[in-house]
Amino acid sequence: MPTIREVAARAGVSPATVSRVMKGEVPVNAETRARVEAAISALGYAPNAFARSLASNRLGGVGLVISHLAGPFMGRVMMTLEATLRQANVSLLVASGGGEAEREQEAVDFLINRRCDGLIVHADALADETLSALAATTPLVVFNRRVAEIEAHCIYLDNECGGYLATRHLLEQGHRHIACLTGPLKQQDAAGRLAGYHRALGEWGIEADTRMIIEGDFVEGSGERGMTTLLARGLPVTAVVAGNDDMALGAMTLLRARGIAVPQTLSLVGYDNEACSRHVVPSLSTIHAPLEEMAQDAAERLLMLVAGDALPPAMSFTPTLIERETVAPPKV
Amino acid sequence: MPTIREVAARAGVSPATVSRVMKGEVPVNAETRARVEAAISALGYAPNAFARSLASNRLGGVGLVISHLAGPFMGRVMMTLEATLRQANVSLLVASGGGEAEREQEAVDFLINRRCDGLIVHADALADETLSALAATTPLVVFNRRVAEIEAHCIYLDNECGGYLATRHLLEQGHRHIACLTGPLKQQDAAGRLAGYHRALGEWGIEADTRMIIEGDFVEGSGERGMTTLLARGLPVTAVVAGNDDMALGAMTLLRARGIAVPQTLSLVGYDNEACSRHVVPSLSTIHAPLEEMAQDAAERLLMLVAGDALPPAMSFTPTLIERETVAPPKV
DNA sequence: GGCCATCATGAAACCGGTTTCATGATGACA
DNA sequence: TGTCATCATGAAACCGGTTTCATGATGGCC
Repeated sequence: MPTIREVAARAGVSPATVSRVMKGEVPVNAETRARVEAAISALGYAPNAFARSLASNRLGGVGLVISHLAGPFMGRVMMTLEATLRQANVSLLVASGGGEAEREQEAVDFLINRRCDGLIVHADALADETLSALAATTPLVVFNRRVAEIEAHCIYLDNECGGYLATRHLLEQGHRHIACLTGPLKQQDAAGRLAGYHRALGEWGIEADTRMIIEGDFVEGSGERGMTTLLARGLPVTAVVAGNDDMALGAMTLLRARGIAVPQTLSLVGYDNEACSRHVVPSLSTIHAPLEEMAQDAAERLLMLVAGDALPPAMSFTPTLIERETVAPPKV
Repeated sequence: MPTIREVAARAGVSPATVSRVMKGEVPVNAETRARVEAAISALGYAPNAFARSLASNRLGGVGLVISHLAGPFMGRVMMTLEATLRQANVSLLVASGGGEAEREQEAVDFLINRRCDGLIVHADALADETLSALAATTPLVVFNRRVAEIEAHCIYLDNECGGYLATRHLLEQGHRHIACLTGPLKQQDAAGRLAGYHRALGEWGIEADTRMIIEGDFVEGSGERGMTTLLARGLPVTAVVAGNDDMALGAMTLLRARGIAVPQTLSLVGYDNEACSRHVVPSLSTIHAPLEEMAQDAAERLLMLVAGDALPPAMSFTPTLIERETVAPPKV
């Protein structure tokens, strides 16, 4: 593995000049540059990443903190992040936190200790203040979450809009008794979706019935349990908005077991447009998020921050409704 | 950010001693150690990762090369890898190759240039020789693939066994005309599954009919197309072994469209036990791989290699059959 | 008491880049 | 022709650890 000094010796220049040629920003005499470049390719020189990092105090890589690596859409997000970052010759370090605040903080510390140039954080459990404090010390982008004080650092979906779209779709089909199986309401995404549900009902002049709103945890089982609770209450529900596709799937499992026909007796809308939702029978109507665009924006914003550039204004991403087979007009 | 020299000054020792206390392997006088430790915690000292890497020529991190980050089970694999590695205080760098040999090679080079201490490679497109050559220069573990020359470096599923289990299950139910929708046969996993199919048929004294074997590419659409082709051939097929769950799902979609009842008219077995397979209707019988155990073994083997230890003998992981609703005895 | 092995420790070299500062060359301008 | 700005380049300091080698202290043994 040749060093910069060997290259310099071969080209008959000093290491400093080789360094200047490598980064290409400072002007170097054309003929000197050619000699150096020849030496570089002759020796197959590649700069030592450690030495470079030590001297410049930059890693050339960013960290990704993620709550649930095995979550339904992390693959799509990571794929785009990785591709965008690698194009900029920036590497991606991954640490996971499993949705517990303490372990997420550990993950952050782990990456900070590695001297990452910046951080992309996709964490449920960390507090808003922790994140905005972090943003003050490190280039930071927050994924799938909005923290007001650092809005331009946040890449998030307009969940209120998504909840609204789902509910409005059911209203337009004629439903008037619409229940809502939410995610954990201390999480912003779940709360936003519920707010959209309320707004849609409000626009139709319908007062929300709290007995029709059941909090779950975004996991399948809670969809099943929530639906059980809902049925037990004996309300005249004709449609359900689920917190996400997993919960919708859980609900569908229960409904099938109880012999309740979807969508004939009960309509259902999910959220997230997971791969699976297209395959279940009947296929699940749901809300789609432009994850790839969001991930690309996240990577680009982080690169700007790392470069010291100012961020463009904050922007939320808009979800869209995917109509499939779980929604039909209510029976009269 | 305090340096080792500041700690040394405060503790009244030399930087060398602080360094020795930090790694804890060389004996240090108990009282000196206590003083140094006090200084470390008083200053909140954390060693600079760059300097450490430069001096010791080790990154303290390993690279993961992955063909398809968004693939159906990468989440589960990465989760376990990350957790196991982080326990050893080793960070994880990720690069993806998208299933093209050239880009996978680029990903490998990218990580090698970052001076990773080792590499976990989960790549379809790279050649066996490339991998065994790489193993000679870098601590290397190959995931989900067997390369004979570096067998102990490989973590793989016994796909032949999986194919056998799927086929035998159908045979035991009384099926005698079993088709096979395979993945791309140049890939080892697809070829292994097909070999298991052949072995099971052989044990039952049935000669395989090449018209019943259709090659696809592990993606849903190829399941649909394969099934179309199969039906068009008008063979007396009563059951199908699919290359993976995605292909099985594609086949189910087509069968539903054609009004062919699963499992009454046609039985179906998938492979991979994706989250989705439990939710489709009827739920998909499939083959389960112990991915978490495999990932943990991969991480542990890599850590051994990095530490310079010898590897334990190679071991393949055994898949299991998950019986659900897509298999029934053939109609008489 | 003298000699040698053992042990803890410090001084300094080293890893391989980047960056600052000094220098010599070149050319413009009066 | 003399002076000063400009430019390309080199020397050397620097980043912050690790590691080698030397040294001084301690103690066991004859």
